[in-house]
Amino acid sequence: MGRKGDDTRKRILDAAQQLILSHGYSGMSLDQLIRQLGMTKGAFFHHFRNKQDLARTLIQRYSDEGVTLFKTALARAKAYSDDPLQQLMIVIRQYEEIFQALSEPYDGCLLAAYVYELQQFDADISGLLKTEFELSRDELTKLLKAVARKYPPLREVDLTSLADGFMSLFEGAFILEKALGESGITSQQLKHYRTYIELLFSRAA
Amino acid sequence: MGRKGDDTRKRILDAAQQLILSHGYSGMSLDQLIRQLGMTKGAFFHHFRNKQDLARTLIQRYSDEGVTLFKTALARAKAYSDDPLQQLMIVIRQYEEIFQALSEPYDGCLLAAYVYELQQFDADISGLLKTEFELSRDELTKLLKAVARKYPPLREVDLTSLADGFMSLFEGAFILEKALGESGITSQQLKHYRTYIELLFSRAA
DNA sequence: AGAAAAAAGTACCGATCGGTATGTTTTAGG
DNA sequence: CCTAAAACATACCGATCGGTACTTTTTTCT
Repeated sequence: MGRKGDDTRKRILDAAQQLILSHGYSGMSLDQLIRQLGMTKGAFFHHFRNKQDLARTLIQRYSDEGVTLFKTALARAKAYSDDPLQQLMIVIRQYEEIFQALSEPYDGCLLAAYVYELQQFDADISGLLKTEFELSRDELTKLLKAVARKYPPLREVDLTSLADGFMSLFEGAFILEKALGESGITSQQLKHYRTYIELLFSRAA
Repeated sequence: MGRKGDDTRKRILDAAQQLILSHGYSGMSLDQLIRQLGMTKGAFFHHFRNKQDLARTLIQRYSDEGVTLFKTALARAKAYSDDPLQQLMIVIRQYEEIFQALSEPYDGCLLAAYVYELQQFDADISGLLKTEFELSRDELTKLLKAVARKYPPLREVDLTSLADGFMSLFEGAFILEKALGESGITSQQLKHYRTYIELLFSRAA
């Protein structure tokens, strides 16, 4: 049932995400969206109650993908090593490889696109954004605490803000990639992050 | 001459910047802007040709402020020390203090707000954005090269991407502050950056 | 095959968008 | 004080916005 409809729904979501990342949420009009897809308003409003419903669905999807990506990366890392520091390194390296493979600037983070238009959204969307960042922060902090337990850091650092640094890294690098029209910035920043971790938790002589 | 007009112009710019940072460029309507200011379209269009003209003026102003801030910070640092590493540290610390003093999340970076709506702007605005980032990148890289010349880094690092990391830091931290509704994230990330520099360029035993 | 439901099309609406034309008030300078 | 320009107000415009009501087509399931 509804196979055709699911396809259309996905096509709408994909196109909308692209448009939002290049024009912003307010900058993307539904007319423009359906014109680009070669469909009509009837089709769109059959799948989504309104524009905010589309926005909410997109955020949910994007967040889920991000969580899945992290979880599989972490699972793979745990398969390779029992050492938390090694696990962290492997996780970072996997992200590095993903972004190194891209030949064009990354489209950007959908959450970031929303954040700079926060006032356009109702409380449950902004709450979703917040929750999403908090979730990632907690996951990362957990891993970093395990690392710090085994490898006392050379300098006294706050582990939660170190986790924030990992998320912040992506957001910042994406903006630079878009503004400069360069790819590879994200993977370079990831490498720096890896170096920082390495220096911070290295068993000094 | 034109004193009154200059005041109005500044009021428009200030209010517009606030609105753009919270609603996005497309999300800010001119009607809303002038209503909030208690003025009329006649006033607005006397000072700006159109919405893009306003956007362009805002970016120019914001960029100039950023450049000035960096230059004064660097000048002060040079007054305190001749050592490039110390200068860099002092510069970072000044930014730290600025953002530590804020009790609310930072409004955000105007350039970043534009970047996520790039397609809305014509070539000269997106060119302006790019140029601005390149300028900061070059300034920072110059300083970092001076540091690396005197203090060979413990790990082989690309200095340009290290400079990118400084800019990226702000952009990423701003997004986190906005999304989480927390202040202090930017200053925390700046501290991490300082620690990274410290570890990287420390004269190891 | 036929009915029910899902999917998509058509036509339209009020509100708001950025922008213009033109008139009135205020200010600066001789 | 008078005049010219700057500063601001009023009224309006076509286009586009998100959204609705209704109809037609297509798909699914018995």
